[in-house]
Amino acid sequence: MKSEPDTFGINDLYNKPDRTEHWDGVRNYQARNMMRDDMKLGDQVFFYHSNCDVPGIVGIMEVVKEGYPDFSAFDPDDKHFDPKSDPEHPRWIMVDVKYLRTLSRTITLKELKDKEELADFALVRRGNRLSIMPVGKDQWEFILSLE
DNA sequence: GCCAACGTTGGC
DNA sequence: GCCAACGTTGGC
Repeated sequence: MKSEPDTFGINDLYNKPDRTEHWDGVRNYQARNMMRDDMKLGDQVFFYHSNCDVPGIVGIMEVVKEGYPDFSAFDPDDKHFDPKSDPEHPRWIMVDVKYLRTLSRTITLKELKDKEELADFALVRRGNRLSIMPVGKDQWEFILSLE
């Protein structure tokens, strides 16, 4: 899962009560579908810092609540308000994630791009702007072996 | 249903 | 700040 550290970085998650936060504001159907269908309780997730000096994977979190309506879409004052979504027919979904740990160093996008083993990893494929993307088991283990 | 215009993302 | 790569919107 990507987030801009200027907006919400891994330290912000760490400082939340219970080190837990709902991942609201995702307004992309592919990403929504992953939160709705694929992300299960206990699944581990990489925290990726985007749009910053050193983009890369900085930590690990865990899904502690499976997909449920993103209520930020219901609030006209919210930046992510969507008039087409309402509590009866919620259009957008979020999950809750909990901080597990910060990596001993940032595994940078640059080095991820250089690895033959990650040629199929969605993050390093050209033009991919999805804010949430799947990580295969082998990819997960390989990435962690770089730490 | 097509497609041009426009907005957003995010690396650089 | 630039710009490539998309996703969305809306006219037709």
